[in-house]
Amino acid sequence: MTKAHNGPTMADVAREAGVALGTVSRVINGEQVGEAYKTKVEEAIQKLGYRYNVSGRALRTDRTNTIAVIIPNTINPYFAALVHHLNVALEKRDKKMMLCFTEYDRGREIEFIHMAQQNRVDGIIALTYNPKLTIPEDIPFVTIDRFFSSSVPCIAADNFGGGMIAARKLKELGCTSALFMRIGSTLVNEPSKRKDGFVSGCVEVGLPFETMILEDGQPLDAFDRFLESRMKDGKLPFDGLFMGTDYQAWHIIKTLRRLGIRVPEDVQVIGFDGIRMFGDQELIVSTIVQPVQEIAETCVSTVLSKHLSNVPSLICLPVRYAAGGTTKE
Amino acid sequence: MTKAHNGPTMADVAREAGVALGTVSRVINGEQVGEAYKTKVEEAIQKLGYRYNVSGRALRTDRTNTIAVIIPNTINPYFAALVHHLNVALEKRDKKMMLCFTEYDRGREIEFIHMAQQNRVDGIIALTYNPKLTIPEDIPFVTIDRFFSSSVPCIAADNFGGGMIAARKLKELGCTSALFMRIGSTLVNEPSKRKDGFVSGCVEVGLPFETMILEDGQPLDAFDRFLESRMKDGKLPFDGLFMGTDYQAWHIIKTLRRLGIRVPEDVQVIGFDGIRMFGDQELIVSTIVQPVQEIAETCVSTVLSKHLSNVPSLICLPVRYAAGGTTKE
DNA sequence: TTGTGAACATGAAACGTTTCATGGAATACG
DNA sequence: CGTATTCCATGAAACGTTTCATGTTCACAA
Repeated sequence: MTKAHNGPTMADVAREAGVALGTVSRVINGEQVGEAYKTKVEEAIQKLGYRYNVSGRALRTDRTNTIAVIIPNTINPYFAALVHHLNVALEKRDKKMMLCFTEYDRGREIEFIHMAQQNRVDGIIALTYNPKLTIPEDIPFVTIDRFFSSSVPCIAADNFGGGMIAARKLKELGCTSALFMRIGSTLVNEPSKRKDGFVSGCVEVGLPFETMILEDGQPLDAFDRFLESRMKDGKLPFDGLFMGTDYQAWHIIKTLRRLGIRVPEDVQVIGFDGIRMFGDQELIVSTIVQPVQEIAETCVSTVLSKHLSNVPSLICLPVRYAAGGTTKE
Repeated sequence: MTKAHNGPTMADVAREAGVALGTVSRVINGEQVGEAYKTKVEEAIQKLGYRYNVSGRALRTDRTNTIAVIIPNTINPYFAALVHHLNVALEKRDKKMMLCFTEYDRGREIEFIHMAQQNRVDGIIALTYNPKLTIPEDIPFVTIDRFFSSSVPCIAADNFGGGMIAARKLKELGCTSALFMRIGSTLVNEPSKRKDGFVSGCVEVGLPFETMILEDGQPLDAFDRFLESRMKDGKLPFDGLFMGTDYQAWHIIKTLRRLGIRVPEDVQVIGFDGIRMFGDQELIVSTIVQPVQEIAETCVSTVLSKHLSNVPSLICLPVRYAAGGTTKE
């Protein structure tokens, strides 16, 4: 099946305008062109209904003005916000975004990197879950929340600091015993520092604590069974709960209520991420808010920076606590 | 600045393998090739670390295996779900998705269509808010929820039917008077039929009703002022409320509670869309659930179908009611 | 008048694929 | 053994841009 190419090309425009091909190119790219030529070309473009062809340029220049963004999905509002702000930051710089959803599938993560290479993207921003991921060296690569090597810049929230803030907050609110729970790999994973920060914070303020970490991929209801096993006389042996993410916090609050525990009266809960319903309503839980916009902006400016080698290999951005009704102020 | 093209090409692979260029192409595309040649080529690819270049093909074939998806954003979970399912449906067919966020900006909607044309996408799926949008004729175009002309297929939920279901449900639950409120254009807008269906349903079951429709772009708190104006002695003159979207329902429930009205005890509320937190938790409000996955699947199969002209110009997919705690069963 | 530069248009050669008309070798058939 | 037929590899010509080395024109100074 031969595809009949149709539509006028730059050559047609040039012929119509009575100028050289290169002149048309320079008009289109806004380069220095004599006024008379410029108008002739523009008229010809109008008349013929010429439409620029991106593939031609991409082939010739080997650049696409496109950045690949690799992310699990857009179902989790935190990811949705991230994608949103990445898109804003890229658009501001006249870059296009090629979006790849991995659904947490490691094979797909690798596949998408190949695809990005085949498309000759100008850079990759990735939030992945494969600790052994091979990062291509010949293309600017930036990760979110994952540290691979000092030659691959990683942008993350200050997870450690966030953990500390949560501990201090629980103490301040009068908690006498705390629990931290989280699902997530402890490998290349910056967010795993939430625990370290929380532990430090608890030690600092003298708050007794325990922690429970599950490996990536475990179902949420593993939390439920743990909670049930800790119940005694309809009570839990802690009154402060710090969860690894807002998603997990949201889940656990429903579990607590199902078990007859009141939130925040019996147990105060803090999450992590700063998820808002519809992006503009109140927080769904009290939480450590990630600076999503700054993270996105930093990812973009880093991946586009000319000299990736001069960039820090880990950039941590400040977080803050915000009340969302699951802690009693 | 001349870009130094680097990396091996098909020609290099051909030379290395001692075969013709065309043969390499056929190996890569999985066409009929003699076994001996095939292995020679594959070895050469391995050895050279050859990487396919998508731009070359796009230029030559004038096709990109890419479908543009134009949508306001990914912040509203309904859109997020749509994008998710569109991506699944496209990936199933080995198509790529080029995602464009308009943020409800009409200029951007037009701009993105241009961009899609310049990228020679194989089709466009769009959920837009510009009633005067000019649809390109030379490229398969499918809309979600917007009817432009009989030559542009529109995929939508059965909005009319959904309205009827809502009316019947409120009646069934014992409501004696109902209100429908919605923000959204009444022009090319399929969702505006939610009102028509609701009206029909109320007439059918003998439920007194009133409606209040605001034009696109109005702020949500216009609803609040309306409600306040209808309050008398701390009570509202209706006990059933059907909202145009879950987003609007979510907002209004907070307003009602702020006004001292209990939901669902005093007023039963039903929304439209079927939004779930994190895509997998319970519904945020009682609602008419849109068949997002079917909508996405239908969009994709329609836009890719060879003969768009044989396709119906409006495809309505069935909805269903689902309880989410804001109606008292 | 001639010489010098600046400014800018020209023409052709890439870029990395796909595709198509040729043609050669092998197989099948009479 | 001769002829048809099938199967595949080959080589070259596109596809629509950008870019670069050459030309051309024009203005101005000497």
